[in-house]
Amino acid sequence: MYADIIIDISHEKLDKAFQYAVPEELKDQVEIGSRVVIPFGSGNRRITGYIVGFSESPDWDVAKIKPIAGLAKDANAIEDELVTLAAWMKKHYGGTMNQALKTVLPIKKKEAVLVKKDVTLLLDDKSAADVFADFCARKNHSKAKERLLSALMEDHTVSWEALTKRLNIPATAIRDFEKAGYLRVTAHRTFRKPGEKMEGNWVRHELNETQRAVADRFIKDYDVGIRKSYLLYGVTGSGKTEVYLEMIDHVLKKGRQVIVLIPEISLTYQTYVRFYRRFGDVVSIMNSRLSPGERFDQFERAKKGDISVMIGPRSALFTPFPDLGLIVMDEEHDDSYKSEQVPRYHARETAVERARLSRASMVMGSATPSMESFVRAKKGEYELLRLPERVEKRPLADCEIIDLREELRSGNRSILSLRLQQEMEENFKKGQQTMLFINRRGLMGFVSCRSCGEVIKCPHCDVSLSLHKNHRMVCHYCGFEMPEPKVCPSCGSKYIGGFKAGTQQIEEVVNKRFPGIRTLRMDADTTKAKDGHQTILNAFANGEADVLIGTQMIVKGHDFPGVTLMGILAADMSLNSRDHRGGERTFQMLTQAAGRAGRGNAAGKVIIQTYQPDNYAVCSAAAQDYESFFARESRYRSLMSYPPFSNMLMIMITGENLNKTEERAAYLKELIQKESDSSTRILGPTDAGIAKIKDVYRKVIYLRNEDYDILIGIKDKIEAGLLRSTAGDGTYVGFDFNPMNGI
DNA sequence: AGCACGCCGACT
DNA sequence: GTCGGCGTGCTC
Repeated sequence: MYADIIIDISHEKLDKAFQYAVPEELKDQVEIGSRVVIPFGSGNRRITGYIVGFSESPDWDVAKIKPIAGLAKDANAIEDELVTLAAWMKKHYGGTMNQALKTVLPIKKKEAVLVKKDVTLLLDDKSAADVFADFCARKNHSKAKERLLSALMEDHTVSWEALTKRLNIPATAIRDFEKAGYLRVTAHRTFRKPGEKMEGNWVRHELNETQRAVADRFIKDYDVGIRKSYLLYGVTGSGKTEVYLEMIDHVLKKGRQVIVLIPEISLTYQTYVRFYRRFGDVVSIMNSRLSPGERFDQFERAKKGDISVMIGPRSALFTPFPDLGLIVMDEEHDDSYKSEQVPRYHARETAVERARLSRASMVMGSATPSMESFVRAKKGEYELLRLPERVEKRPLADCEIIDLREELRSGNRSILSLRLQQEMEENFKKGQQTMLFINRRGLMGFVSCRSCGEVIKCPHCDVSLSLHKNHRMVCHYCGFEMPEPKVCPSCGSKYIGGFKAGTQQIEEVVNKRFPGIRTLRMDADTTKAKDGHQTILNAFANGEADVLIGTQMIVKGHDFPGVTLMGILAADMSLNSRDHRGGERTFQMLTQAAGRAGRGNAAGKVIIQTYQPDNYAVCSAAAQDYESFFARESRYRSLMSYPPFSNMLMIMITGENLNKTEERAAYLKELIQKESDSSTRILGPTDAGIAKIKDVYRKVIYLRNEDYDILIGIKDKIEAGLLRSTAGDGTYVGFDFNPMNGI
């Protein structure tokens, strides 16, 4: 038996698996993820590595393969735990163990200088010149040392990196000079702290009765050693963060550490401020803007115990805290918790696993829990905790649904309904702020009738068809195709087509309709600049504008007490996305948007404009009734056996050669049919939502089965089969379990 | 990263 | 020849 082993010193050249023989006596003791000692290089120096896979036959010159020396005994508990987590991720989400390890363990990139070394000249100018002259005069030319010396004469202190990398001076030359007393090498650790010190103190918010009860419930469990997962379902504005703070405080007092996960787009900074004011220096943040080096430093500080609370997006989940006590996942329904890169892991499931491995608890919170989590809570896998009321018993905003079909019939073709215009007018008069939210998700692709609201759907799949460039409508679930209709098949109106409206157009309309009103626009264009987000949000919070117009980004978690009117311009856009999650997305988005209004003392008003006023996702959101939405959506999902009532595995086959890609897909389907029984439903192969990207063709096969493990089994078999048959036909196969966008 | 190997000029 | 020092390439 042979094992593929990766070495824990990550240097580009070593960043691959090496094959070693497994000695007979170790066979029963090693598994994927084991830390082993191996002889490496010509000197057979002992280094440690991780086993990432096994094979029966060698892929390498047998004569060169060395045996594993033994198990690494100085087991590093945190690292082992993370490697175990990586193995779990590889099993559950596919990809290679190498890819899994890379997402879990921070890699020292070359910029990641944990220890910065400087080289300082100890000689004065004169003696340095003497030594230099001496070297030049010497017959055995020491070019490297000459270079070193002249560099140091110019600048008395030069960084180690500049010398070894730029001037190509071998470390031995520097060491020689150090011994001779010509120079000194100083090492200093530089831990950059991304979050600077914060002004202001924490103001204790006394928890109200329900908040207290929820926090106490957790604390009581924690004290008697119960570790499990909780789903905190609290309406918008119910003060979930205060509850988290209370729970975290308790865990910190027990001497354990906490990871706080937040969605990618939401502002790390605002969350950080709140946490810093309460817990001080032990709080640190992690975000995508940090360089690999800074990220590495963050993790080192966590390991050393300098920090105990790490806030960040899904990657913060892998913070190597030695004694993790709690993972908090805010806005657990958010799509950004699903990774788009291999391994395509979901941070929620992965966090539950990490919590299990670390003997920690997990708290996930949302005003609109995901179907997955709520189903689990109902089954008792997660304990459901509720915050049914807003703090200070503020009422939820009053929601009104406007039927856009009626508007068109009565001759108003503006993107702003008459009712909304009226409310805006009144709101401006009162000097209060308005937000206009355009839901751009799913904007592209589907075709709807502006007269009756009919959306062109697949006759077999209950998902809307996507408009392709060749004017054909295609179903991405079953491959059904039809030409793009010229008139509405339902009412015969010619007002049919893709919906087009951007934030710029809306701003123009508002400026024209309400001259003198100050508008601010927040979208991909206006936030491109550094801190663009924060600048716009601050300006709006300071009352520098009356209207904020924007996409998804304006509704996530921001607190503007001055906003009393929220206009949702096209509520049903996301209903018609190509997959089964359209209703859920719409409900979440509308509820979150509605939750933005009336957070201050004045009551809020929400206008929801839609072509589908009867749709249950729209109605439930307007009524702010999660439970009724959940009931309807559950029925639909279980009827269609969509997740969470079944599991899906998307297999994507990509390749530059269309024929080869199609052949590969057909071959895979055959293989799957052979390997699976009737419990697995197979759809495809069909074009992916985007059939070609950068000249690479994309085909997909969908599998559905209630049993996740059966899908894993199929994935494993395909992976095993792949290894035997690929031999470079230029195609690549990837897996995505319960994909987020079904394309 | 660390180590060996091969190359090169200088000295005995 | 052989020795010290530099640059390169490989590590299962």
